[in-house]
Amino acid sequence: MSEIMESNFIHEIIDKDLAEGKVEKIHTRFPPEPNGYLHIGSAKAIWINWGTAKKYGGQFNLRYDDTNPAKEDDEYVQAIYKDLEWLGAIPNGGIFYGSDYFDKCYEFACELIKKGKAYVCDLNAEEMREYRGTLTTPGKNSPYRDRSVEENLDLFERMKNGEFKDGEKTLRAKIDMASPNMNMRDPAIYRIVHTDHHRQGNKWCIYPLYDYAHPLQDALEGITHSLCSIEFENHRPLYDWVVENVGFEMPPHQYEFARLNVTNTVMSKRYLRQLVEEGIVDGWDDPRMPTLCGLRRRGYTPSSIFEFVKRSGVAKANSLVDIGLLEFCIRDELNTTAKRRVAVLDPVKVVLTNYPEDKVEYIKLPDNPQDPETSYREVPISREIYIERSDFAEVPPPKFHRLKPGGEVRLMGTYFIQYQDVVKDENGNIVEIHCTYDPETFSGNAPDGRKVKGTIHWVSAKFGVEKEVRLYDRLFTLENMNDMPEDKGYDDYLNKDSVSVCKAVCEPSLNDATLEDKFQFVRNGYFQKDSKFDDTFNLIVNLKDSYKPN
RNA sequence: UGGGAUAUCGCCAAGUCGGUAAGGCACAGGACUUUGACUCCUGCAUUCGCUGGUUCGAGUCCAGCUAUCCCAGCCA
Repeated sequence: MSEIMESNFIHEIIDKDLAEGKVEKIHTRFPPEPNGYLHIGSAKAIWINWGTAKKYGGQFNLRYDDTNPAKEDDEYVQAIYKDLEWLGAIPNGGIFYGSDYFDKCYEFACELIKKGKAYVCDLNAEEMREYRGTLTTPGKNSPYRDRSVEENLDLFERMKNGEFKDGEKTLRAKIDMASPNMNMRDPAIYRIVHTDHHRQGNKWCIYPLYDYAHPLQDALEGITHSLCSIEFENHRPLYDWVVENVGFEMPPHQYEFARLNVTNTVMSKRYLRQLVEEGIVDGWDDPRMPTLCGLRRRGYTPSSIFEFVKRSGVAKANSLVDIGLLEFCIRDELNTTAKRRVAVLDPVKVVLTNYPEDKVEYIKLPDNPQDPETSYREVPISREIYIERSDFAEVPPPKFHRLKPGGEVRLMGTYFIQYQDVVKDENGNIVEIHCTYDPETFSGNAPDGRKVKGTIHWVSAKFGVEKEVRLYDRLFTLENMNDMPEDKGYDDYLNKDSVSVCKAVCEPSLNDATLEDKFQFVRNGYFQKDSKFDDTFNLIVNLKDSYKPN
């Protein structure tokens, strides 16, 4: 977990700024709009902003970018903080709300008007679109562009006072209607919205737009490096225009990085919300969701998520990262931290025919085989046990090292067992397998020195406890979800079998599991208790059976 | 047909002043194995979107192409 890059192009920029004395302290921010839950893509933005501040011993702010009252809600504000806290990305610079700057934004807007840099425009939405021109043809000036400062000031105040209806007027920055950058063609910076704000109530009926509010928020908070995703690259000239024309001595600067895309994963909040609202998933925290709370419920740790983000890299090129990398990160971490517990997902009974009926022995199994001395638990074994159905093959494929007719395998942590015969029902299904055990092999070594090729896991039929285990597969079958046609929706790509439930037989010590515990129960599958259902466990990484014939 | 950005192995991604292609994931062999996991070896780009040019030498410089992404919300 250490060969990953600890540096990226943003750090190089900062190193340079520091070296040239442009800045002394690094100050970053994470500015989510509270209109949905944070997801793995947000984790990248968090990692870059929080991680950068941390690396340079600087400050990191959380700022709710809540300038659009129609879309935002307090539910999301709470959820976002919870996720950030869980990740450990503590905003040591403070928690702010874009809406807290509404007064400042208003004052600055008046200043811009006085400087002749902004004007009130009466064009409606359709007209404004027509005047804006197209990508290849320049726009033309609004007929209201040359109103006097006095008139603009008066109109803007009346906008604020609620004298106009939604959409009737806007305040626009006076820049250049012929700019090849559409964002510079006199962008609207204030609009009229008679909707209550989740924090400001009905105090305002005019709201600043992102392109105007965001740079101001950054500047007001003393942000030095405003790190955002690449689609805002085209907005940077406007960002700079705002901080320059409002006039800040130490203006913040914006730098962009590529968004995170992950195979078989939808990142758009709109679609995620749709999944929740249509009941396709349990909620935002469904373990199949790419949301941070979903990943958490599935069993991912904050460190594994950040590790994934780090390994994915920070660059500007579009990328689609294989979800297998995320799975690798959690497996890699849990391999050293997870306790081992045995659970048989698809049980078939094995009777040890020469094992005394009432005998019970306790097998010491280490919590972590890499560190067998530190901690262990004692697991009971008795005459009847369950093993995984897939660990027996009546007609074994080549190189099959598990239980088979004529074969001998070791029960994990204890005896060798020898195949005897099999009992089937009238349909030919295996009901139970009879084996004999070799009492001389309790320690795992045979006195005659013979070896077995396979070791299989088991649970005592008498002492095992039944638990529900949910295996979560990928929700979508399409590798690149960006290829999903906008109008078609996700239905065609939904994995109908993304969740399967099995009644697993588990070793009794699993009754003591807590929500925080992570377990590996066989080969490379990891699971943890579901925070919503006390007797349910969720599989973190799907079992990959590493036996491959041939 | 405008502007901006990006193009290095299946997926990510390093590549300083031009000096002869890091690393990770995945994959394939092999060793080990009281989890067919883990671990450990080994292999995996004569080639850097394409075409020219400069140079003793170019992924790195120049020119011209091509492809992909973003921008025409009073969303963020």
